[in-house]
Amino acid sequence: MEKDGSQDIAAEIFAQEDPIFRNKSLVEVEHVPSPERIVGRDDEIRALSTELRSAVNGDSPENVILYGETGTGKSLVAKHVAKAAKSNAGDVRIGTVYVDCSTDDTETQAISSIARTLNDEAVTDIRVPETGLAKAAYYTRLYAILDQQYDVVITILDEADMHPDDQILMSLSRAVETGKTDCRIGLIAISNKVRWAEDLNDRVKSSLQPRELNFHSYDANQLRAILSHRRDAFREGVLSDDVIPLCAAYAAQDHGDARQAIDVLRNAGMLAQRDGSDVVTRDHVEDAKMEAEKDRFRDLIGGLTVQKKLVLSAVTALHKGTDDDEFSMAQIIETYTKLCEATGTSTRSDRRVRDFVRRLAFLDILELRKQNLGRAGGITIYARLQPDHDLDIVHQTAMDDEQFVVTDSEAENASLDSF
DNA sequence: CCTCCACCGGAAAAGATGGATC
DNA sequence: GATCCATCTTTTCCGGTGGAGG
Repeated sequence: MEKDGSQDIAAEIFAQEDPIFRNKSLVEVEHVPSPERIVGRDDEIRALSTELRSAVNGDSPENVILYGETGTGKSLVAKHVAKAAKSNAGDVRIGTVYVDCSTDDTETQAISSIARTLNDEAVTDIRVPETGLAKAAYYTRLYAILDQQYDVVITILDEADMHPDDQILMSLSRAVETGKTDCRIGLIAISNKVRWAEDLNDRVKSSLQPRELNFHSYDANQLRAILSHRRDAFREGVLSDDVIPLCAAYAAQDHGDARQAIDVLRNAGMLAQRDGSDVVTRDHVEDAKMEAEKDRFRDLIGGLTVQKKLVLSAVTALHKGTDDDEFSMAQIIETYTKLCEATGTSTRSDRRVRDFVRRLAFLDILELRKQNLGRAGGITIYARLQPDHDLDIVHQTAMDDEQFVVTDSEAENASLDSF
């Protein structure tokens, strides 16, 4: 390879004007639109602002639970309103924190994250390490920070249902009454499970006394408006007329997920770019939607641990090696054990494998059926691959890992021997 | 109708990991 | 370097389940 030549090629490509995108960041996931571009959520913004109103006077804001499907603007509205509260606060020192509970999915991690976001080390002279402290130590430091820096803090807990227990809600909502801090704390808990708010146990509910706010899904018109606001991401004339309505329609069919609509729009643009086309067409949108679904699934399987992949491989091997279309737990475990031997991987206990199978079912990769065989076998779980997944794709993806490679013949042997 | 088998799945304990602190 | 802490993974233990077979 000639160095000069390849450098020229690279330089040439970098120097080219992007034929499709003018400002791609507008269709990136993280992009937060400016307030006037938030579409169709006026009622929600008004309602949430009302609940938080007392914050700007230095009094306790109400605690609020926001729920609704993914991509209905819950986080967006929460962030927007919190920010607005802060900038309209006058002399009151308002702090705002945003915690993504799917990342910080334990109480300690969340508290640590909150403390580190709010902390200005120059002011408080308090250090907050990421991990390693006892839970109580994080709380102590957090309260010290609150007292020194803030009158009111608005805490947004996104994906709050990801926390196994709701201790964090309890602790934070009761911090003032138990005398831990003088700082007022307003919680905004966001969940996309409607039932979550109902399931909150009574103790939590009575100390939170939350207001509930339901975010309904976007309809096709609103989605179209949302996407239209972002069409500046593309160059003039690049989007043919039916592209935005089509993206909107796809997302509306699902459950009105704005994020999904934007993703499809972006990917359609990127596909057009790859084709060397200078317009985004209907076909690009359709391909983008297909790609998005496949990628999501490939990522899902690719992200599984070695052990889970082996269990999944066992199921796909059974599908390929036999005529049956569902398999008992005993069969799966036996095949799994053989695959482990073939690949030199250590096996896990049966109980553990049962967990893996259930986990795969939870991810909608496997489908389970429970049957009681009476004295002949007691309760037995039967599993099979979700019918709408392509067996070959799953099989190949599952058997390919840096840690091990299962050859087809090994898989076949393992599945055949299990009778 | 009643029993009883063998698997399921909850709970607790044990191990492993990674970081902070003194 | 020893000790503590939180969390994740895995194992061990065991009571519950519910229909086939008596």
